[in-house]
Amino acid sequence: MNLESASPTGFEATSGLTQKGEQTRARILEAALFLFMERGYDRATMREIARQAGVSLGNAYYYFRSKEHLIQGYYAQSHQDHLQACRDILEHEKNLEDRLRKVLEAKIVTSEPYHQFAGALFKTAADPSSPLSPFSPESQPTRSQATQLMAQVLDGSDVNAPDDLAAELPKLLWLYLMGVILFWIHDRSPGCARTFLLIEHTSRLVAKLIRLARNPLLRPLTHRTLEMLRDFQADDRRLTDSQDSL
Amino acid sequence: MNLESASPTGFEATSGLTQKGEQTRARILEAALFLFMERGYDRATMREIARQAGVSLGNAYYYFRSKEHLIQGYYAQSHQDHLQACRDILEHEKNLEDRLRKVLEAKIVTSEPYHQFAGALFKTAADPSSPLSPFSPESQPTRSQATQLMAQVLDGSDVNAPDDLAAELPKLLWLYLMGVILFWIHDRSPGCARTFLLIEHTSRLVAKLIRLARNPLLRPLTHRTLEMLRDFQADDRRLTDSQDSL
DNA sequence: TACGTTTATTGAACACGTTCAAGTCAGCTC
DNA sequence: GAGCTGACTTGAACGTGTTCAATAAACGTA
Repeated sequence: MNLESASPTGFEATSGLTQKGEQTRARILEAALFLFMERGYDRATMREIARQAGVSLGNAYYYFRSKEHLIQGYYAQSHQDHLQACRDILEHEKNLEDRLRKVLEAKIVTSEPYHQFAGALFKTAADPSSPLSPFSPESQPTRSQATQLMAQVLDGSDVNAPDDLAAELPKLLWLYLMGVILFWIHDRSPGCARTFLLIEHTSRLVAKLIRLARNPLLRPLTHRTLEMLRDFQADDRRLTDSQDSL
Repeated sequence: MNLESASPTGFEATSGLTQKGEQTRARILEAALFLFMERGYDRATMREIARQAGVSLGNAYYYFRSKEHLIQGYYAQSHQDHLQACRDILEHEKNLEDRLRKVLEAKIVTSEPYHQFAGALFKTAADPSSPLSPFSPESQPTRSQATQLMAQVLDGSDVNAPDDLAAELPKLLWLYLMGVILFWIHDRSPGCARTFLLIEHTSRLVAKLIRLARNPLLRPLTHRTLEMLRDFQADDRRLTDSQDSL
């Protein structure tokens, strides 16, 4: 029918729905959040979500391709929250260390409500064939938004990285962010204190490395690393342009 | 019975089984491998595995806690294969870059048969609460074996890292290995060529960084990083020593 | 051998995610 | 209004992983 095309991730689309349809969809999503929060992802069943939303079981599948796609709805929301929060940060902060740290901290803060079922989400997202994987084609829009954010972190800062490095850094910083999130998912410390500790330490480290990149001693290393990255991306395009689309 | 000491991960143990029990267990494992290979992890059902093994459905669950634990059986095997393969490498190779690269390559080579369902395994392993997670207490034996391996890679090499760094490096290299495996899981290129490319590039990079660690310019950076790591581990012990055992 | 205990085995039953053919409803054209 | 079309809704049915109470087999002990 409608579906696909448009909409950041391709399946949480609201386009092509009746007004009534949108309402139903929202009710289901709301019920899902409520139950996920109340008893965790695994113990919230589709039947219960449907019942709570006042619709039939099959109807939930009319709006969401699977149970996992229900999570994606919230994930997209938290992503928007993060982008919003970063606008203020990037406007007022100039120091690279602080920009980086605060952007990462904001990510954790805005993701906090989902921490308890982040494990369940990740369980699916980790599967390379899942559309929820951060590396999947379906996540490409979200991914490029995130790398653009990292580009802004660099651009408005007091550091001027060498051109060749600057071209690749946003992607690298996004990867760094993914690593932090991986840590956060496993973090069971109260208030995720350890994740914040990690951010405090590593953001400084990363910023320092970027500043050092111009240093002659490190230049060959940087150069070689960048060459490798470009290699990989060329290879990537070659592979994805061929028939093997998924 | 036999089996190397106490079974790496603690739940695929053969200990406490009758001779007949071991045979049954082996038959189930064999049938599972066959069907996983033939039609992939998802399409191989427990009923079919049981039938192929000539046992009842319930019986399979007597020997394996879940379908995923069936995979773990093979993974443990590949771990032993890797350790074996590394013995030769570490005996004949002295150059750090080569030692590191070859050990990593051996890991990929020995894991190759499991690549197609590595995604499925990882789906569970990614969940922090799963015993299959590489960070879980249950995996501790395997983990420490792997870090010991990394210590050997360093010890027998032509590089002498500063003491404070040398103390932490094995763990860091293990983490690096985990990263490579994460990449491998997502690698869909023929023969996992991209993973080998990654290893070739990054192993050189990592080795170069270790060599550079003595340099005065990087010394403060190294120092600060190590301090951070020690902080984290102290914090870790503090948290795990308390009541929160899982 | 007889008995009790542990180990091994069974298959029915359960709960869940997912599918689907069949229905209902809303808006449109004639 | 009658009829058509397509969005929406339903719940039974399917296939799956997993559990469990019951049974059988093996083993030790008197």
